[in-house]
Amino acid sequence: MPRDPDKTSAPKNRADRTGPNTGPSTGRDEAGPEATRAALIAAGLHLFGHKGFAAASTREIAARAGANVAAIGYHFGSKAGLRLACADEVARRLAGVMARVEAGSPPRSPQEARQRLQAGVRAMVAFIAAAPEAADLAAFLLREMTDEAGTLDRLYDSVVSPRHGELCRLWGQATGTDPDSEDTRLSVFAMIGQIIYFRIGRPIILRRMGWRQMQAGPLCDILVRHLNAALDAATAEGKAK
Amino acid sequence: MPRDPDKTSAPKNRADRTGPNTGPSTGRDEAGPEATRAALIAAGLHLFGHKGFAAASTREIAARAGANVAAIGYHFGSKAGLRLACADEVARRLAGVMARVEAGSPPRSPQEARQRLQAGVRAMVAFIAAAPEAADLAAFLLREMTDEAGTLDRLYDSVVSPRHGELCRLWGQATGTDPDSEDTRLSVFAMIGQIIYFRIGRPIILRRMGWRQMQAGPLCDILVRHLNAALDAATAEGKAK
DNA sequence: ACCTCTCATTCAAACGAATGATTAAATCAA
DNA sequence: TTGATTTAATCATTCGTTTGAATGAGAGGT
Repeated sequence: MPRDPDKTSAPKNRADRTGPNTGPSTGRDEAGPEATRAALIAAGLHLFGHKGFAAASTREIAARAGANVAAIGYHFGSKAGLRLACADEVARRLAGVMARVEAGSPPRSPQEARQRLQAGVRAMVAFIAAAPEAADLAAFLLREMTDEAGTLDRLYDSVVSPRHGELCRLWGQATGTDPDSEDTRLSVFAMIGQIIYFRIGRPIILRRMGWRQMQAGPLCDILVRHLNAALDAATAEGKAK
Repeated sequence: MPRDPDKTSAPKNRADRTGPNTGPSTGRDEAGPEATRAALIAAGLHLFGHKGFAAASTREIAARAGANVAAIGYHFGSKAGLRLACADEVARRLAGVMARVEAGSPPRSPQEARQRLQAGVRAMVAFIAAAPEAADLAAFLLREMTDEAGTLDRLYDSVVSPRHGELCRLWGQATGTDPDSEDTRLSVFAMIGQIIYFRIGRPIILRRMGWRQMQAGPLCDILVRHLNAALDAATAEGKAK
């Protein structure tokens, strides 16, 4: 039973398990081992993302999850095992974010591909810069990106590679250039970098802009404008060749 | 004396001080207290930047610097004190990187301002993405950016604020828009983000591009093209208002 | 209904190792 | 000698992990 008094009721700790167990055999939710697992992953995502893997202690994670320290070893083997589980959770939840962009039949015209890309930028901005529920996911993902010894391999295969590949396809169709060319792949990375930086540099940007929190509106306007400008430039460059 | 056998001879530890001391009273270099300070800062920059502040232990830092653990406390008070000294070193060395962009009289035409910005992009790409000597500086700076409890305040005042302000001035002059407008400040952040991402996402990008190391040439081409396209778009947007 | 057994889960407590920091002695040029 | 600097050794603390005992719910026998 948790007795830590100082805690913002942010992600709401594990459900009170004093009441009667409604049925652990039914499946996975409510209070029970699965709830502990989920709470530990949520706490791990938050603390790993917020302070980094090394700086987040197992005791702090367990306290935030309302669980015992030994639960980490029991459910995930070790702290590193929890990290892997967090990475898988990120990949799982992130698979749906770009659904709007990748969904449906392939675009039939450059204009349609461009609209898909614009929708993708808007979705990513909303997810990465603003969405409060996704803040922990984004923070964790970006932490792991800089840590070669971490879960990078797994995240690369499950998140980076497929998303980047799809964006390159759209970019190539919108500009009439080769989706696999070096230029296209770099351009897409640059576009993504523009967006991601607003999460990484968040404290700096908020200070410099005089904001209390990220404003998705102005961000979308600027980034879509840059996207269109870059697409035009790439189209012209492609024709010049 | 360090006895750690496994160490790539990367930044070459402090100079061998077995020989006669040539003269510590002369000033600051050679072997002596200043050399220890410098070696500790260099080791701190590398390890803080590479593994993060929490994950880098004082013993590892001292070993890499060829110094005793107690030297950190003696010269900097504490591990956090060394971190601050590293931040100041970054600010000091970074002040010269953008010299080419900010040097000389203010540009007298939009075209000249644009050329300054292009030169700035090239300098930043060379520094951030490629320069091996500056790898530790860039890694440290970007680590601290994500750590609100770190040296962010100091780095904001000494690095971010002045550089970003100067870039906004140039952007405003190149596009004929207000340098202090929200649009301009966000656009400059987006441009910087494009560049910085190639350092942050370095492991991912190298893998996806099939590179062994960053290629400054293609990066410059893409980023300058994006810069020009964004400047054109901002100019048009400014006139439309 | 009652008891017992079984198994999965949670718990407080403790483990050894590593951490940041500190000490007092040793070192060395002036 | 003097004062600054470096050193090995040790400090208390915190770390990730492990342990063995509680806890509680279902199964099966009586």
